[in-house]
Amino acid sequence: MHAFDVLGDPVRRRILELLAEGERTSGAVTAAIREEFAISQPAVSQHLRVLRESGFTTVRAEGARRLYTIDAAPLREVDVWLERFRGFWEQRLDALGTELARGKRARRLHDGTQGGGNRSAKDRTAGRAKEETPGG
Amino acid sequence: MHAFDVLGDPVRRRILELLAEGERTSGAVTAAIREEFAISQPAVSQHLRVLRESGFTTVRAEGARRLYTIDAAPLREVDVWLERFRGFWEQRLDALGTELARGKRARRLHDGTQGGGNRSAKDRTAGRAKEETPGG
DNA sequence: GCTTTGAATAAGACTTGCCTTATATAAGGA
DNA sequence: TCCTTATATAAGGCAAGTCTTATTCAAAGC
Repeated sequence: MHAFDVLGDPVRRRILELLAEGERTSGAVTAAIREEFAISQPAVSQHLRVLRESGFTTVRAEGARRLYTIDAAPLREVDVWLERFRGFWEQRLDALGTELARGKRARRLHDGTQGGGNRSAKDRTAGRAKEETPGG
Repeated sequence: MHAFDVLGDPVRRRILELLAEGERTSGAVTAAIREEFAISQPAVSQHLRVLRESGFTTVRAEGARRLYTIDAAPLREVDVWLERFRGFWEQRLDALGTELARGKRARRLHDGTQGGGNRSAKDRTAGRAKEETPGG
């Protein structure tokens, strides 16, 4: 199962959010999930299995308990895939770094700087921009 | 359809990669995809529809042609969701920025600095670290 | 006007994923 | 030992997604 398929399920996304806060037992995860989604314990267990088998989590036993920990490797893959699109909403993050994209776009509307996507169809009539690749 | 569901399909991911390079006609996308996946024209068209209806692309007509352009908004949502996990593989990106996580992890193994995930089960016996949240 | 090209839609088969109930397995405690 | 708790697995039903072929619709070109 591909990382994106795994993340396609809202229950699994929620589980990962929980695990992002720290290691949790299967029981704790199940309890939290069941409050939000009203599904059975086996259903949660099956989601945990998917996460396990696709590498999003690792498990260790402590008595009868199973302690789930996040393993970020697949999430990182997703992040890597996303990288090629980031230029569409982020101006290149140079030395300084973290200016809000929202602010940047607003500024672009004044000075006309090309920063990536979100150009409306109309804009094309105004220039010879045929290709639209990010991070130019 | 949720953004992650849309990205769950490899054909759609490929289409987005193509569109990331610039606007493409439906025909151009179809040709490229059919070389890689061996599916029919309607199949590609249906994927384009999904991308359209879920906001990943916008279309404009030029004669009989349909020109597809990427709309990064949903990708950005995905990126935002991923943000909470980024601390697991990135040391906080301060002023300087882009040190490879690989290098950082290696260093951590020496000085014991807490930087996020990927701590092995054994490590737990060495300290009172009960919670494991990124970006601490 | 007719035919061809570009692209979308329709209908139906097939597959896959998710959930449920029932059950298994193993640890903990009386 | 027996019962309970913690968790996982099994089997089957149902829903949703993706593919295919057939068809529609609109623009282009002769």
